[in-house]
Amino acid sequence: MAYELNAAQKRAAESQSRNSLVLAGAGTGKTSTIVARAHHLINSGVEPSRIQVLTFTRRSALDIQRRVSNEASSSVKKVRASTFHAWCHSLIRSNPQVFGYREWSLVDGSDQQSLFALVRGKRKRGTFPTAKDLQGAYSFARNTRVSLKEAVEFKLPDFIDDFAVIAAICVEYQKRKASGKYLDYDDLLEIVGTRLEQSGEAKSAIASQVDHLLVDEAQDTNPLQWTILRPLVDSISLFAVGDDAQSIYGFRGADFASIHEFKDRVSDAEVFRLQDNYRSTQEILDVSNWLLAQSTFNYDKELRAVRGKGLLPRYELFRNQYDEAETIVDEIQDKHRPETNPWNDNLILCRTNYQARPIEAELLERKIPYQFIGGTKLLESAHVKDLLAVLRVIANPFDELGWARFLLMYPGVGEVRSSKIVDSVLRVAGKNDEGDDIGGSEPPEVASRRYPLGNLAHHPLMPGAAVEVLEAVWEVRFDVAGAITTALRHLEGLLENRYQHEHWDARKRDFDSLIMLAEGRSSILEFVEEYLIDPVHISQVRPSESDCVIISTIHSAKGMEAKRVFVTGVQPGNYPHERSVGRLNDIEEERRVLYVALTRAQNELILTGQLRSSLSYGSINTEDTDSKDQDALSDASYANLLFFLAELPKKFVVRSVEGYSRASSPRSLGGAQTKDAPTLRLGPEVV
DNA sequence: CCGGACAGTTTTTTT
DNA sequence: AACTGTCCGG
Repeated sequence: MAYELNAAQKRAAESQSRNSLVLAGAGTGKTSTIVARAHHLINSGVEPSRIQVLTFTRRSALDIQRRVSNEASSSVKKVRASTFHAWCHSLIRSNPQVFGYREWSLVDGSDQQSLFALVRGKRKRGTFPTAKDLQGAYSFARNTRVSLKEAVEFKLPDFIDDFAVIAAICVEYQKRKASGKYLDYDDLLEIVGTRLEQSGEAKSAIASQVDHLLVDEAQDTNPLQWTILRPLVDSISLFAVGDDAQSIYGFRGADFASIHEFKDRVSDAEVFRLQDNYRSTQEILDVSNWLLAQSTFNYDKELRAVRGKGLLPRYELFRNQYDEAETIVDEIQDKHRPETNPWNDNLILCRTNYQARPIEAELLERKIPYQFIGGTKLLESAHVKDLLAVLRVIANPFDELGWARFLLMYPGVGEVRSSKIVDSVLRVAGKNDEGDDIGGSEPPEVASRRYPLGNLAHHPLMPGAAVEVLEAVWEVRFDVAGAITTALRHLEGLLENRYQHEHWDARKRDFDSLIMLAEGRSSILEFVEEYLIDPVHISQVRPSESDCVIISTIHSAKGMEAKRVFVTGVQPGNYPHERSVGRLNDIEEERRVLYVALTRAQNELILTGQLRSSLSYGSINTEDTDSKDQDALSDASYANLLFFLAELPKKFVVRSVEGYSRASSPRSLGGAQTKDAPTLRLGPEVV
């Protein structure tokens, strides 16, 4: 945004108070104010390296870093912006003696899930929480700092009778986590928080590096993150920016009301408010304001557009997701002009990752460059995980999950045989490692030197080929790209066989990307960790043009903006998501999700949805309710819970149904039957 | 015990 | 598309 700070922004950015809270609505210049604050501090003599910006998503970290770097003065570039997790990660890695963790591997969510699955055993689905549920409840307990019991009551009320078993599984999970020398994402925060509570040493270690913390999206700070911030407040000055109406991370333990407690937690904080919206036209804000006003909660927000009037938002309904995708891409393609209407004027927002698929397919087919934020990450894809399993066990011989993944690739090795081998491997590794607990004092290389290769080869069940790979990769372990190449050379046949019917060519290209990324790296652990903390998306790795259409989940889109924004899947069952129905707080969070989506748009806002969805669209809007189970829906306010826009006044949007026909490009992904009707019906019969 | 084949289900959101 | 559950032959 190229505008000067307004008076309110300037006051906040130049605050003389030790601690400040800036309450800033959507589009009121939150990020600009943070960047300006950094600028102001530097101009007042603060070392840039002593300013740390903390964000929630990597996207905003990147965004702030980018905007800071655009500043003319090179000193500003030394300001660091990272996520809470990335910051804690670097603290733990760079101060092993303070935090007490030396040898460990970071594991991502899917590894956590696999470990839970292992511990959970073969209980039937439906009779016991899934591995994912267990991980969710466990993580929720840690992030909100409530007991496991409370978390299970809240997240898995149906399984509260099984609490004793669930608790035992979580204990076992922690045990396995310790013996695998794993730290999960929550550990990163918890270790820093716990050390800060326990010892002044941690506090002074951090204070010796940082004087100013600038916290973005403070409404999403969860209790675990507060355990990090709170002890620091007396030695570090805190500048927090947030908006309660944009709190959408409740599932991760954030409480949107907590921003109101900021003054209690940080008693001397000065509060600033930013209300003028510079991003959008008034019509876009009208819909957004209406949405919030419908809530039973009082957000007390009424965004005003400094820019004034513009186009009326559109709301278009289609027969299915393919028509929806096709029409969106049609419009993007039609309006594209390299100089004046670049691809990146377009932002397509989806509620969930998988809802982006048809759009991705359509863009791919027409060879329109795009970037999918929040899509599958390279290191999360199955084939990459398979290949990296070799490197994982080289870097950390205690890595149970890595061993299992590696061994299962071999024909003839299944669950039973793999776990037999893993058991004895871990025993051998443990013997070589006696007395060297996590937090021991030896540097990581020592453990590497003891890698129990000799014993492995003698295991009767170990496939001979597996030993060969390990030995070959072991030789080149300090050249990560070389290690991956070596592993691939040995395993390509196996992988090709396994994935031959599942886009093998695309997967093969991912390996090339991976090797490219690893070029010049000398530490496997560092390489893997860097990309777990700051992952590269598959669509990013390909030599992508800088100008491209952006697809994003709404959660990943916080802080983003674009001239033209499409919000997809705007239909009952999605907003609010059907899984949240029944829990008022969750529904309210869903409202805020939609609010965040709407307020991304600068000039054009297009809402799209499908007529057919799991919840019948008509039953909500038509007066003649036909089925008996609709009794509960007769109440208008309940209908509103099922679809936020059910009662959207007509004046706010231009509506159309079934899209519009286009003379050109009669292509369809969804089958031939979808494109014959050139109907454009504007009217009151829908919505 | 392993793996292939098949059918059915199931997808919130992020670090 | 990926994961689960089940059955069966080697």
